[in-house]
Amino acid sequence: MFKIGRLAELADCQVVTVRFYEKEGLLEKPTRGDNGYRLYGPADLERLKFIRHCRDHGIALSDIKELLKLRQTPGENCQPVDTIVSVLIGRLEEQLKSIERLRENLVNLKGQCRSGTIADCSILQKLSDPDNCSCGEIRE
Amino acid sequence: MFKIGRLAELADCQVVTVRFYEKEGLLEKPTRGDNGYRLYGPADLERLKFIRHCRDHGIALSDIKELLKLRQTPGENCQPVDTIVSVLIGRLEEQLKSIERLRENLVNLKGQCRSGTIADCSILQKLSDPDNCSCGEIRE
DNA sequence: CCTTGACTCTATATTAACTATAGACATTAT
DNA sequence: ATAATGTCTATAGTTAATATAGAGTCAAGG
Repeated sequence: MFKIGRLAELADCQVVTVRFYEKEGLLEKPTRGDNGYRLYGPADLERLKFIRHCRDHGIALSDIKELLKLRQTPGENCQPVDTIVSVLIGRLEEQLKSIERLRENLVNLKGQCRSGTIADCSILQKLSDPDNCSCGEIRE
Repeated sequence: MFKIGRLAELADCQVVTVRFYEKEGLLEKPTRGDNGYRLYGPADLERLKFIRHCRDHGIALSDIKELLKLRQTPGENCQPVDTIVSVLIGRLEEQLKSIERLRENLVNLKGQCRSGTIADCSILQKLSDPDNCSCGEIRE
């Protein structure tokens, strides 16, 4: 049994984050000592590590909640897990596309700047005049 | 002179967003009609369009504020504009790297799933056991 | 025994960029 | 006249935490 500081340390996250996960229902309410301090065991650590590792993969807390629920039915088919991951991959690929487009637009904008005065700055001009901006198809 | 609904329509954004920008100090407080309604002119529209177009490029409101300030000193050198854009491009490239890594990790995870039971699910297993996960160098 | 520092507790506010909601008043259309 | 739409203010919610305030607890050193 260890206290919250030790748990956080072992899972490589912050104390406040542990309390936050508890409030959000991702971690179970732990037993408390006589002093009111939270007391955790190995199972809590494993669960917290799972959550943190999911977060490292960009999995949202709501999805992690789903995964935690699924873990409690070991006999069931794991298709839903696969689905969650697939959806996630799809979302990441969309983000990639959008960020790449943004980057290209900005590089474009920057390439045209002649480093003169604000009045002549082609970056500001293009930003001011969407219709004449080479960014093309961002807004529909 | 037109009302907020028309302004929003012309700038292709929502009415609430216009009021939000005003509260945040990005749009000036407009004159008001006898009924208390906000009244806007062409300059307000141009400013709003500038803001929206910057947002389309992923420029943060705080940076947009900077750009708006710079626009008011047309005689100054436009170097700061260039700097803002450069920093932005750098940030986007970092995001790209991180998202690409996440995507690869997830694709990896998914590729190993044999679609059996939850108990055997290799996705959940890897997520539960950071040390054995093929994701490698995400956490330091 | 007392104090200092480190740890824990709760509750609330902040971040970014909006979106949503509620309740009231004004305008426009039928 | 009435109904639908537009506008007003103020407040809360979104994500995943982080920061802050104020109070109680614990272990070690003087």
